[in-house]
Amino acid sequence: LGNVNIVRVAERAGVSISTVSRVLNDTSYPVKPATRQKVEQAIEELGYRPNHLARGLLLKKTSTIGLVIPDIANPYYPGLSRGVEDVASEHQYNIIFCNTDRDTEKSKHYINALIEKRVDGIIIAGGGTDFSEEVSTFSQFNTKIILIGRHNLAFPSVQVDNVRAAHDATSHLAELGHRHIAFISGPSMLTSVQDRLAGYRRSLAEHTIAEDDRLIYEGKFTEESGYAAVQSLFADAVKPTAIFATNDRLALGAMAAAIDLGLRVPQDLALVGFDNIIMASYVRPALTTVAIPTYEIGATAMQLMLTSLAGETVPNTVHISTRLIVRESSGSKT
Amino acid sequence: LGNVNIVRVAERAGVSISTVSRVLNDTSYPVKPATRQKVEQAIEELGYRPNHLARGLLLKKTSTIGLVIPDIANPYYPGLSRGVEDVASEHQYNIIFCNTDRDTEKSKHYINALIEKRVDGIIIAGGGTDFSEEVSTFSQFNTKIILIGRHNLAFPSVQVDNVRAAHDATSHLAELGHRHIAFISGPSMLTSVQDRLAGYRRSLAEHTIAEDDRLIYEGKFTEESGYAAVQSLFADAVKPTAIFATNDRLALGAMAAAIDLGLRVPQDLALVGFDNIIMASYVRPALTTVAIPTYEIGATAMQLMLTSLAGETVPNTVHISTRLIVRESSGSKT
DNA sequence: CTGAAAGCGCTTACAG
DNA sequence: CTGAAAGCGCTTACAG
Repeated sequence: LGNVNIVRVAERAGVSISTVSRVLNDTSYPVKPATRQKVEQAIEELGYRPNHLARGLLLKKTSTIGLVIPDIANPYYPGLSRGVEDVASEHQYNIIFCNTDRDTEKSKHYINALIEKRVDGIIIAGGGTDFSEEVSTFSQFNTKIILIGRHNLAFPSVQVDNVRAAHDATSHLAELGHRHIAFISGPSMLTSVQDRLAGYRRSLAEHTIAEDDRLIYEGKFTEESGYAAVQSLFADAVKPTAIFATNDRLALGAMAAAIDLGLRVPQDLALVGFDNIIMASYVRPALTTVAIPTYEIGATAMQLMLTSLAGETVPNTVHISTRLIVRESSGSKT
Repeated sequence: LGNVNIVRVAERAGVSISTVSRVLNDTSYPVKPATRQKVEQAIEELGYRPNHLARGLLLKKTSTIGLVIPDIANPYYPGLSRGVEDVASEHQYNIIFCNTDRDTEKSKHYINALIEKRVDGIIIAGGGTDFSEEVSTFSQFNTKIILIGRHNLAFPSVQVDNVRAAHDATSHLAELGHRHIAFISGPSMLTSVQDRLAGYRRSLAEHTIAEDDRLIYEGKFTEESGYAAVQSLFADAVKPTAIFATNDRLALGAMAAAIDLGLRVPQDLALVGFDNIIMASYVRPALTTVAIPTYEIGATAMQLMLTSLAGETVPNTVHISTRLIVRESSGSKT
């Protein structure tokens, strides 16, 4: 009733709603300058803002993208989310973010909500959930999908070369002379963990170091698990002289445990982490780690999304390379 | 054309769209069980999903909330965002998140997009931007606003009692015998910084410690600034024996600088931070700090939003209390 | 250069 | 218990 809509603007400007729409969308469609000015003035005076819902209903485009992640509070995701959001924002897209905790129920619930809100696309990060049932829904609604990390779905993805990254990290320790290199990780159901374990093994093989299951510890991706891992490893007969941790939180927890056990890092225990969270450079000794460019991953995923939305061909997989950042905790002479 | 909409479902089930709508919205409106079942079957077979845009256009409700923050990559915001999103999700709301970098241009751009998308409400966190021009827009579009932190706007807000938190942190140091307590902070244009400075001063006064401007250092909320602060303070004639840092990143940067200068923490320099980011408990010495319950702040803000959306009275200000977490860096005997 | 009309996909009084 | 109709606020052929 009292709502300001395109009809009100048209009335005030003394033109039709078609003309208002043309001024609004600022296309190349010809509008007489005087008319345009009348319309602009009416818009200004009424404080009119076009209703994007009505527009979206007609055009079948919401300029909104869903971002499905395990947990924004996990240090890996703020940077990634920021990368997605920055690129989206540059192109007039907004991001709805969803925290699944890798829970299948929650994930399906979010996907459903995003479909009903008719997002133009969904970026899915972090494995652990099976979306194969939703694939037909995505195609039915023409929802573009971009994946981050390894999934068992046939959509374009942005991936880190985890095998190579873990290989390089392990080799760094082997080349410093270590023969008892432990591997501590989050849940082995995650493909990233599987890949890092493969890289670790390949490196051991290359350095003719025998594998030892007692040096492999699986927990969660938390400081607590890293702490527990060191306690467990050093309670065993075969003690490691070095640890490759599959994320920095594990490595930092491990470092805390080592110090509490009276072990010197890196002299008694060398440590390499993974992720290069900001704290890695501020702990003492500073943590040697694998840098994952999370912002770049997010930004790249959103770039692929834009490509897909433009109807262009999207590369199947884009690999983002990691970098080993050597600091004090690995005991390198550098 | 080929799109599955409510008309297709009605055709297939042999009923009117009114009936389909009633089944869909599952109200208390009576529908004969047999009819309901036919409709549900048609929905299932067609893979129908209601179009939330059309619904929103009619009901003037999008079940979407905007969250405007400075930067999700800043450690303060992931927890807060998660709190907002969890409560939102429980009530079938989704969150669009926007990173402003405290930039006025960007902020206005986001607010505009959110208004055009007709979000039901906007939660604005982090000061530094003036939204007074937008106030009339918010009321025109009936957009509910909830603020986090101190702003100069007349909307309900969730706030941390920064004065008291800083007072308690400073007093902790004073009571350990320190008389040269430095205050290092982010930009003093921020109300949170102003409040923490006020709390620091009040505590000094209570302990009859004279203020000394040379012990006050203003920088950014970064590790780099904390590092630089210690270098600067110790290059001066009046050296502090303790530092109260207005966030943990500053404190951790300060700790790194202290170690690099050969100072022992806490024996030569006691440190108290603010925020209790997860790393505070894993550095050695572990950092004494003020815990801000960021998740609770976000969750509370979203609760207030729900109250506001329900048309109920919203309290003007909800204070969230902080807690001093005493660890090793302050040198407490505890 | 401008306008009348159809239609995007829903919900909800109103009538039966 | 069910249906026909109006309307939410836009865009875009189509006609002039």
